[in-house]
Amino acid sequence: MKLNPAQNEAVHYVSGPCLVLAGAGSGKTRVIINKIAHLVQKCGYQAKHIAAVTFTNKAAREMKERVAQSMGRKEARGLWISTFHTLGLEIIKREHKTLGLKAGFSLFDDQDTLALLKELTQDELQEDKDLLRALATMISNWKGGLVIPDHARKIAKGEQEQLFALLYQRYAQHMKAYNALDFDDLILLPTLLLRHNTDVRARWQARIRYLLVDEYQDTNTSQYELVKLLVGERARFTVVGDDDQSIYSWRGAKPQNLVLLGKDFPELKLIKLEQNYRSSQRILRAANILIANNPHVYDKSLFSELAYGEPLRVLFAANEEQEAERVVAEIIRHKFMGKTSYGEYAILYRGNHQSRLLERALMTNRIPYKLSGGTSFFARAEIKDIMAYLRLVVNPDDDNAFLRIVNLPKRGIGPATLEKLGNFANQKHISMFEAIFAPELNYHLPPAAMGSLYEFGRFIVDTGEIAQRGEGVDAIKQLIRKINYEDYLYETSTSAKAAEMRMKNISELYRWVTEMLAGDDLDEPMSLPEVVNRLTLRDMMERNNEDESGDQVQLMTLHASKGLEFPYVFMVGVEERILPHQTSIDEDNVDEERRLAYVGITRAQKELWFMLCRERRQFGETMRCEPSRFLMELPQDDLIWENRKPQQSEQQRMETGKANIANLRDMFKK
DNA sequence: ATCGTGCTTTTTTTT
DNA sequence: AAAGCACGAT
Repeated sequence: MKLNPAQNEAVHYVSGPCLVLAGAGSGKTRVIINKIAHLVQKCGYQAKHIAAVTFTNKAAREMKERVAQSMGRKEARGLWISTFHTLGLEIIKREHKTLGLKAGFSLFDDQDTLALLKELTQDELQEDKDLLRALATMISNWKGGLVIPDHARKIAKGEQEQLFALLYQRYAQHMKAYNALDFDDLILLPTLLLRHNTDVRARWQARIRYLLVDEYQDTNTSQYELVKLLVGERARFTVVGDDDQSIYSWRGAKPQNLVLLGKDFPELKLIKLEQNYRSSQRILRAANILIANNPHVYDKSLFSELAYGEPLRVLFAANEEQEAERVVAEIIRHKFMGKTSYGEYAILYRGNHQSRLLERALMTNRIPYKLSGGTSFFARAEIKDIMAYLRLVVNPDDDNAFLRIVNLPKRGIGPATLEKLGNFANQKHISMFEAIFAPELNYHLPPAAMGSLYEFGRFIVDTGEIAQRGEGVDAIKQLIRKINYEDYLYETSTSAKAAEMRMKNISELYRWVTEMLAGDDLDEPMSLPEVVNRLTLRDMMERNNEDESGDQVQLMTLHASKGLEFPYVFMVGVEERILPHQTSIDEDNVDEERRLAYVGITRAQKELWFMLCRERRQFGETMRCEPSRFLMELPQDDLIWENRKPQQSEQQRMETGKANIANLRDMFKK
């Protein structure tokens, strides 16, 4: 397909800083991909001098694949296409010495972070969950705003912020001692390093000579700073963004960065992509009219030349269960009528918890579905166990990992031993693992405890040596075998079936590790430490699962749907308190929710349904639901509201609903 | 190995 | 108020 004039201009403008305002469905990914190819094939850039950053692993993966397809695997080799966080990790890895980090540092995910904060603040916060979360958010905001602990202590206002700043400092010290980093550090550290160290800055500016940033409206302060430092005076970059799709301000994203860009780079070239190639005119009109209620940084008017299309439908259900069944019934009906396939449907919702009822409805009707996102896999105990082992092997200073698995499975290292070991380590300012090998330790512990500890220590060291020899696969295989993890699972699980499930998860993890160690046509082989960190970044969820049949209904949050498109879209729970979420109503931040609705609507290519309930159970109480205000803001002549009168009894509605599904399934089978 | 009882948690979005 | 969970009884 040919590029339109605006796209063409965006691709070919390479002589200076370039901002592409890309409306939903305007082909911005195509522009990025074509531009990368153009830079390599026509402008003499080497692949290794071009970097493209996105925000999600999914997007990075997709971009990598499409670039490789369009310009050939060989030429695409060496391109830096990753998320911001992965790029940051890469920089830190190569500069770890300058940063004062030992190789093989650990990466903490937010669960680890929260657990550590809990430990560190027992006296001050008494394990108050809300406060703890508030603290974690505060620290994250500080880091995202390039505020280091010293600075935080100066600017903190009020008693609580003062306390938080103090705890931030304590947290930073402990992370340092553990040789550990959190997600925010992956941006913060490279930014500070590049800002203060001219040599390093020059080196990276030479390495990355052209930078492309996708979803630029999602950058926070430190990410934007990193961009500026990387592009330097030369300012060879393209950023692509859309302020109407800014839905991450809650985690510090600053859509104002779009404006700042114009101030920081007065010669900035502004290009608008306004033709939408995705949605029917009706869907696009609805989206435009909805988003017109929001303030805008840059004006743009999206248009489509596709068919006018079907009206948007608003369907009611009595409660959330029937809502789920209703969606399923509609999908079955629609698929039968239109000879479509399951893979063309997506169900989008506001919160992850909403997926449960939908999953159940899909499952009972034997409809294949795929649930995207959801952190569940890495939250599983068995995964965290093995990850802790790997982390300790890679970084023996990781006390968190150490404590999790030192006595798992049981090897006779109890709380008393650990307390003494901990005290000793503290006193010597060394990690607990290191303490095991300290000669004076035997004055503090009985020989039996010493023996178990030493044996454990040896085992970890040995495994590390195997891994270092480059036999990472052997290392992990032996590890799982030697700790008798399978036996442990069978002993501790409530049923054999549960143990089997867990072991299956371990196999999945093992598969990922081995694949990442080996590399493939898109990714270079990685070392074990690298693999462990990448896994923590969830940087593999989107690897092609071979058991992925493809023809499945897609389930995901509205947030996760950004950047994707589907022929037929159901948005569920389009109600006050859910789609403008209650907290954003309270905080008077409905604009962002409107953008979220906008993102949802603009995912649809052909048809779109809004689902809502008349009542919904919440915290045990049954609440009446109001249709979302966003529905009222849409052009009503493009909307068909299902008659909400039919006053059948609850029972009747259920029966007919189920009968309908059964009938449709029969029809479909023939 | 399966079932039942009682206790806890749940509703924002993610790297 | 229900669903999920851990744990104990069978």
